[in-house]
Amino acid sequence: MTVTIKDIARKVGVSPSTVSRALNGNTRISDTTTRKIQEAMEELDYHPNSLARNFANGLTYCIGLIIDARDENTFANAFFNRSVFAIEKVIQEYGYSLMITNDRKKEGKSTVENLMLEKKVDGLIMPSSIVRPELIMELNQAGFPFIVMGEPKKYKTDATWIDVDNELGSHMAVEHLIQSGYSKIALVTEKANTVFTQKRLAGYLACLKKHNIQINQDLILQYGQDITADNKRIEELMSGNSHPDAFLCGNNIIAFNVLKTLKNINYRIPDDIGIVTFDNYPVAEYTDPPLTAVDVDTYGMGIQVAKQLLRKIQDNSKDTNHMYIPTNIIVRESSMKGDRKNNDKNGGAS
Amino acid sequence: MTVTIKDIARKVGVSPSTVSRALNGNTRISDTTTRKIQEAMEELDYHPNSLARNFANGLTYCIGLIIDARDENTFANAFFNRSVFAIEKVIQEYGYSLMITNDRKKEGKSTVENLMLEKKVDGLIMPSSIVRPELIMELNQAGFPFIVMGEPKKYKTDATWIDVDNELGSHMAVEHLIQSGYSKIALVTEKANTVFTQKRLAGYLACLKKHNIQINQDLILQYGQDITADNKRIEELMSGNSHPDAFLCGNNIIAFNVLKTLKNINYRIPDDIGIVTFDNYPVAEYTDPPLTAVDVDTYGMGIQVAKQLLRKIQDNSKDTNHMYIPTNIIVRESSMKGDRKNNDKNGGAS
DNA sequence: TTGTACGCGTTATCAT
DNA sequence: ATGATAACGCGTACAA
Repeated sequence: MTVTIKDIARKVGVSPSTVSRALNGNTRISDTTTRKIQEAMEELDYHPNSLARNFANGLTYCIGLIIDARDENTFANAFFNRSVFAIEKVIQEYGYSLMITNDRKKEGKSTVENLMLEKKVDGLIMPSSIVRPELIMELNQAGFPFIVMGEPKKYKTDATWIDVDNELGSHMAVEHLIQSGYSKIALVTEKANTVFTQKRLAGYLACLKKHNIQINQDLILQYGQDITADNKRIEELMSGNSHPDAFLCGNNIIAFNVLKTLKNINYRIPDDIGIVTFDNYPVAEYTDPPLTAVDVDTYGMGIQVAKQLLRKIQDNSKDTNHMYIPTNIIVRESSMKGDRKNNDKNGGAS
Repeated sequence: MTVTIKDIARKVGVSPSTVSRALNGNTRISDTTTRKIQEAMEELDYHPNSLARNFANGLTYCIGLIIDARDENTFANAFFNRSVFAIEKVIQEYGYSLMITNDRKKEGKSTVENLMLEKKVDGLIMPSSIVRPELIMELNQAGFPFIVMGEPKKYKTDATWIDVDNELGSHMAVEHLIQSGYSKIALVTEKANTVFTQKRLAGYLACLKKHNIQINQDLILQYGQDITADNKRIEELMSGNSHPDAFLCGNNIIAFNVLKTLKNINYRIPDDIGIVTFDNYPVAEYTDPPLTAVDVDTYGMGIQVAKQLLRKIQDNSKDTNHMYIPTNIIVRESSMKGDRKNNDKNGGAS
């Protein structure tokens, strides 16, 4: 049989409510009975039944983390994962558990809606990619706490969101390239219609303008589905008159392909052409030469997300706000024009 | 106010138990009342309260997935993540949610123990790295369902576990290298005291023996903490008389370092030396040349893990068994001795 | 400080 | 096929 507070109460000779109070510590209980109760719990190996506790409280002590089913790579994305790690750590400290769910549709209602409606979680964290207007409205109307990871395209003021400061990151990268002696800088983005691409473009343009460098639309490219064709376009670009002397790439895979293409047509990196990539994963460190990367403290981002959500839950606050996580730049060989390379020694990173 | 089955019952003019039955569909309910109940639920926007339902059933409909806090890379490990993705998908189909927890100690009891004792999950999935005898005993004694991911070092018969077939993978890799014309094959492992390293060694030895190739202990190496020193050892090994003509590496990072070192001392890959690595992540595909890899269907592994656990839960079966997930080999340039290389075309993978 | 009584929403048992 | 009733374990007004 499972041991309940009644068993403890009977053994100690008090009422169940006293045991309950001793457990939660809200009310004052005499030291002696408290001690007796604790001893009895030890002896009978009592463990609170969270099923009953949650039911009585109407709380789940669970946070739902939604992942985007459409993005096969979400789970393989180290960026995302470090955040998850941080989120779990924080909420666990506050007595919450982390529930991870894919956003699937199920008989009309989506998984996310059911998480709220069926009281399976007390709060939600979700990627901006799944944010739909109806969902936001529904959550807000119910006063249900949630945080969006990534700046949403619309409804920016109807949700609290946290995102990487992509504009800053892009600005830093361009600044670094200019300081390193490059001037004709190309920007190679992923899909153009995302918020983060737009922000990166903005940072790129702003930094060029700051340095009075003329914008050349031919240097603003996009990598799409057909990698081979995209690489071909880089080749063609390089054969033109005003070809770039540096590339800022939207992610590691783009950067790797640009690097490979340039090497194939006998450009030397970084002496002829500089390369900087967004994100430090998965290959930035392992290409030849290693890639300078715009990095983000994704762990810190997770911490922020979790804390914001817990605050919302505990304060029952309905305000919305947003926050940008600053970027930093990890300088590696791919952008060190003219620097002496250390090919044989690469230890000693602090 | 929240809508309950009582509200539905009142509206339809039946008893709450009838509504409950209509919800769960165990018992026969007349078609007319069933329809009326469904209509009422639509109209009042009723949603079952899982808190109450779980309490009444004494079930959480949650599966706990434990991750190893000591391994900083667990969450960044694409291998692991693909499994998680699969697990979530399967259990979700069966009405379960996935709870992810780090294995921390908390006031004597570990997180894992509390998950069971406080009835927060109905079953557990955990990595072999956290398996301790006391834990296994405790779970078994309580008749609590759990699956271990990875072959445990001890207590193999006290738990149901699923692991990659590392011995097969190693055997396949060596076979492939031999078929490709290499004969002096080195094995570079990670930590030696793990089960998977031992299995890989066994597969390596068996395949050499099968081909009547003499074992050379000097060709069985280990990469540890000091990468620079390890690389140096490779250099020294290559300067010896009976140096290897191929390397089977325990993971991508080791393989990358071996590759880099060999290139530094002017060996050509794959013409002079062949390289095969375990795992296809994170960089196998992106090195120069791309690395042949021993790969595993981690997604399929997750499916198996989830199904096994659900079976245990539903059948309340206390039997233990184990299963090896077969490996396959992805052949890339790093082991294609003498083959014509396709440097400029790399599309067309089906 | 402690006890009594009740409620949380659902399911299961036992009737009818 | 359906209704009445109890029970799940805990928290909390209210009373003492």
